[in-house]
Amino acid sequence: MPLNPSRPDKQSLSAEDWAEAALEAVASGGLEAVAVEPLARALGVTKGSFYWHFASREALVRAALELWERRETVDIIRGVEEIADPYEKIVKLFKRANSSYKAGRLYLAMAAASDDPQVGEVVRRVSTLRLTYLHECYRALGLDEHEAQLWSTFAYATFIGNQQVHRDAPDRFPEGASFSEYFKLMIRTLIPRGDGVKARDDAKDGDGAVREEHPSVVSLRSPLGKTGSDS
Amino acid sequence: MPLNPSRPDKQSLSAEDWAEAALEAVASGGLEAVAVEPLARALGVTKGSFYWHFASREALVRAALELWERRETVDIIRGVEEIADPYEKIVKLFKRANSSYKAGRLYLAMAAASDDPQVGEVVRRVSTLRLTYLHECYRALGLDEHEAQLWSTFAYATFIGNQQVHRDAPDRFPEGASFSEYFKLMIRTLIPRGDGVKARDDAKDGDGAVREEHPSVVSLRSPLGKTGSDS
DNA sequence: CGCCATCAATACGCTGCCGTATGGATGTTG
DNA sequence: CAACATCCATACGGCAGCGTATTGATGGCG
Repeated sequence: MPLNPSRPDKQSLSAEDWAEAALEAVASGGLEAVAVEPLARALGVTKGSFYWHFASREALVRAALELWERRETVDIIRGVEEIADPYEKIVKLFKRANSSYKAGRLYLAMAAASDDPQVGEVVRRVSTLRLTYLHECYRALGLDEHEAQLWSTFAYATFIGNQQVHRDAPDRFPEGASFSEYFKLMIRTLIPRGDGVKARDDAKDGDGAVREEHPSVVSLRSPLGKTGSDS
Repeated sequence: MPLNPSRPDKQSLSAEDWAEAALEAVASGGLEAVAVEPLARALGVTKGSFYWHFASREALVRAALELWERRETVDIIRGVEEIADPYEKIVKLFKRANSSYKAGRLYLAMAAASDDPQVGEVVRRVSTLRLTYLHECYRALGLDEHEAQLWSTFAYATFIGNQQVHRDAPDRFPEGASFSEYFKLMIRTLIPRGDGVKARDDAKDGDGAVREEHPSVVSLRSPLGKTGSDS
């Protein structure tokens, strides 16, 4: 009786299944939660399975990090690559950052484990990539190198801080209509449109505030076979 | 020769010494680093000592949390209690938030361990307290309840995000002269002062003691000496 | 001095996780 | 069917940390 928790039949696990489970574990219990035997129990198998796919726990962590970095790297531009207007692009980035609570938790958990050199390296790369991308968006807004540096850092700090506040003081984090206002305030404040940028009014807000905890978060379909077993 | 690492002679440990060491461990290695035997080694003793002061590891964690919460609670108003001008007060708060890197790391580590219900509870209280205090500062600026809510959350998210960025992408975080500019930009942006934002010109009359006299943070001034020894 | 409290060392058993060894079950292929 | 590959179960040894029990050293105090 394999006792398969929420895994609609699949008599064989792949290495990526393990990596996926590891990411799940990180998100909900930190890096320390990536333990072979507990994970095996959660997947309804024993470690005999694990050590067939991986040489060690460290190898699993490495695989999970790789998976995570790939997804983060792709997700940075996901859904904004076709937006020409830099202003709208940044807005979209913000919108997404505030909608994926789960991805936020995962990032925070990874960042918290930066003491591990293996993890720290990837976290630095991911953070740097995000900052670089934002930087370019602000450059496209018309800011010079230096100003773009300041503003992009500012903006990034704010939305990473939002995830933190959302987690650490959920009662105090604006919800519903209040969040819409909060969101607009941030947009209005964090995207300069003075000097070289045409004025813009917040009248046309296409699809309204997206927020509201999409259950389905990111979970892209990875290029290597194995279409998601996720919902 | 007890082999006492960096503890200028003191042949006897107190419970608070252990709690202090625990906080140190959390800051540099996360909550998991609060382990009895490693801590004992670091303190140059054996666990025989520990279990005289504490009943269990959990008790140590509890003590450390208590110590931390007390300090955080005091530190919120430390150095700003005599500043009358709310604008300068917020500036000072920001300044301090960006200067104490070590305290920032400790907070992030604690927040990362919020899965532990014991920790999560304290983290929520600390975060809420900070937000509440900031909220009042913004109210004192002349903002109404709702606006103060938005701005204080915004500001808090930003400076907690700064700590995160500073840790996760140290190369990208402004330093030196660049930081001064960055800091000024944040101040200018996050503290509405008439320019660009309403509510600041509405100094209708003195006092401003409107209703809403809810239990304020300022009322706490706990009587525990022992000033922190952070750098 | 003798008594007791304080603080710490040592030794022990227990648990949880890591990694290995080995064999079993199923499927595929010649 | 035989041979092999794939995936997993079981059993084992090892280690690190938790908690307990017991003894030892030191210092104040009658």
